[in-house]
Amino acid sequence: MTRLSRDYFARDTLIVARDLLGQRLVRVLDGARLSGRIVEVEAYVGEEDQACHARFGRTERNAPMYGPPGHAYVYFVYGMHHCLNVVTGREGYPAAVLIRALEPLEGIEGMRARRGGRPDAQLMSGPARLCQALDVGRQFDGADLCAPDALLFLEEDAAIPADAVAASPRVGVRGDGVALTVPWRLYVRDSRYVSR
DNA sequence: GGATCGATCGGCT
DNA sequence: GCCGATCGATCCG
Repeated sequence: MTRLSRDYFARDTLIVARDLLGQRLVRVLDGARLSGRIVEVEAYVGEEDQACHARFGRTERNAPMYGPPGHAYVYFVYGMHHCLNVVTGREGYPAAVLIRALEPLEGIEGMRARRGGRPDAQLMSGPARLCQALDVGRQFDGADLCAPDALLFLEEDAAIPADAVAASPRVGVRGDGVALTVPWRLYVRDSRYVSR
């Protein structure tokens, strides 16, 4: 299975976000593969995007978003949850795609154990849920997802046709302005594995 | 099914 | 000190 390359992530963030739908996120844990098909993402683009963590400029926390594409930006929120982003675009410009939901493919037994026996449709139907199911935490913040020995990476899988892709405003974004309404949440329309 | 609310803590405006 | 790119429990209908 072909891995997605650095050049893939170096493209425009919205193009990458749309193309990531249908591709496979793989986590190697204790030598075994856990994976899922990406069915929901959100784009966060630049310091002008009032919903982006980089809206107040570069800090130690959001530094990975300013780094080279193809790296992970994992952050901790609400005192208990982790969320996974893939850094996109050119180095020096802060942008990333938040992975919001996955359809379980490989390693489902382990996911069920880490998710407290919830229904399979809810194993990874949310940004914090998928991090819990795949055991992704701060240890991956800044990690290179394109390295040959990466324990977290992306593989090429089935592309999603245009008529199966839907868009909506981003979830959980506060404040006002265009950041609240711009349709940068992209998802597979008929998937039962999307969030909410 | 939908609405509301508490948990819990690191980073920052 | 304040608040968040969330989740899950609980309450109501």
